[in-house]
Amino acid sequence: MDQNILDAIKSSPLFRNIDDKSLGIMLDCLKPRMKKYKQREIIVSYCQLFTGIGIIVGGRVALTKEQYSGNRIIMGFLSEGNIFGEMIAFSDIKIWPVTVISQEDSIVLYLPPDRITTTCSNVCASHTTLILNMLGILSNRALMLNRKIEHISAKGIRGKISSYLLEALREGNDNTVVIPMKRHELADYLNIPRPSLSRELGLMRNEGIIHFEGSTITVNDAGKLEESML
Amino acid sequence: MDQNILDAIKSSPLFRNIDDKSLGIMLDCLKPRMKKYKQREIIVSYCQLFTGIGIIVGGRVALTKEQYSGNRIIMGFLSEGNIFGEMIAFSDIKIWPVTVISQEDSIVLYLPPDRITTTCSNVCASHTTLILNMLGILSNRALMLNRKIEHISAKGIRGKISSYLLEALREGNDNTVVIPMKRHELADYLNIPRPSLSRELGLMRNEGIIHFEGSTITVNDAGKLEESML
DNA sequence: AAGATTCGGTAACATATGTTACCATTTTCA
DNA sequence: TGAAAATGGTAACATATGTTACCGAATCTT
Repeated sequence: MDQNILDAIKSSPLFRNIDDKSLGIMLDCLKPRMKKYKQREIIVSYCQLFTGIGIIVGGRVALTKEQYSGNRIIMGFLSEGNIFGEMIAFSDIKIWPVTVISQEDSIVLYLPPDRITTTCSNVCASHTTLILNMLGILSNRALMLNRKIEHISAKGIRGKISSYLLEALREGNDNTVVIPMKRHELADYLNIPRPSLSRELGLMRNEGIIHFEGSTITVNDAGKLEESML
Repeated sequence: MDQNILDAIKSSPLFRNIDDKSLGIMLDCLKPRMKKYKQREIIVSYCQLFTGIGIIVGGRVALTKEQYSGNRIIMGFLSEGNIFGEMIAFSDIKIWPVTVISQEDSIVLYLPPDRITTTCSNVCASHTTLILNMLGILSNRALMLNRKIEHISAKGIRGKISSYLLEALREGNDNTVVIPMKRHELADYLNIPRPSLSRELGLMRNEGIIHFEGSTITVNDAGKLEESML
């Protein structure tokens, strides 16, 4: 296996606290299947049968729900080291709840579903660590969904934008937010039409609350953002 | 410990596949703290420090986000055997992402956070089963959030109602849905104002798509519901 | 049983937001 | 390099939806 790919695997929170030797045994035991995807290629489709936990070992993918032509919901993005499909692996519904689509040329490593659920008897002692790591990942994923619900549930366009920006500010250490998506993607993420997003951003800029250039938004008055959530 | 409470604990998916004897040892090891709540009492508050995983052993509670006076988001309801706080237990953010409020007189059993994360060494062999059960619960919780996102992201009031009803229909086996909440709660769940919900339900009834009496909704034309999602 | 509160439907009205269209830049790629 | 596509801002317009208020019926409370 390629060294780059091995590095990506090691960087994944799924294999945290697992030493190189154990990892080797483990990968032998899990028999992952590797697949490459071109930009914009669909990796897995909403409502299709579960194919296994995917580990992104290269590139970047988007989690979406293509409800119908024109209404796309963006759940989030994943990059190197992140995984998807962990929810389905341990639930009884074996159907993909999202469409995963590659944003750039990407490489995905699939772990067969059955090998993960069953504690593979004796061979790999680190399986317990793997499971504990999985607990952490699942928890964080659930919290991520929770936050998304907060954003899209905020009242009014400005409320949604504010909710999003305030969280992004909390993560950074200055009053600048670099949006990791295009405008129409942010709009889809917040579940509002793109022109409405642009309009409101423009208004907020005119009111001196924010300043933006490209995907960099500077927040001048975080207090006003808080207010628009009330 | 009360027999009723013990029964409730046994019914919880958290202790599935754990025999009575192991359960006894386990409860001894986990040292749960029991607390009773009156109707409408707040059990845990949004943004407060995590206090441990809660198991509902009596009554019924609601998961909400009181964003501010007037805009309440309802995430869902939990009854006997269900648990809450499992997301926070294994993530690094130790803050409650929701407000839990008792809908009727309820009893909650708290498992101290530290005892769960650390595999309590030797004593309880069933700890692994507990962890695996937790994986299942977390996955299902994440899928639940996923579905909620689908509902509130659907376009228009009718879209949201349709999304909700269609899922409820899938769970039942006839064309009748008994909504397990009051109107204003359903409105909060779908993130729309109550009068808007009533108005749209009325329109849908006039168009012959549904029929309702109290909290029982009969779907006459599921096809129309599908259509209103397009 | 009477009073208070909750519940849920309805209507009127104002407006926030969806929709569509157009345009100027930038990026892509053949 | 030049045509095509993507990107993102703006404006005009129609309407779906939020808001408020009111009312009758059901339910709770004392």
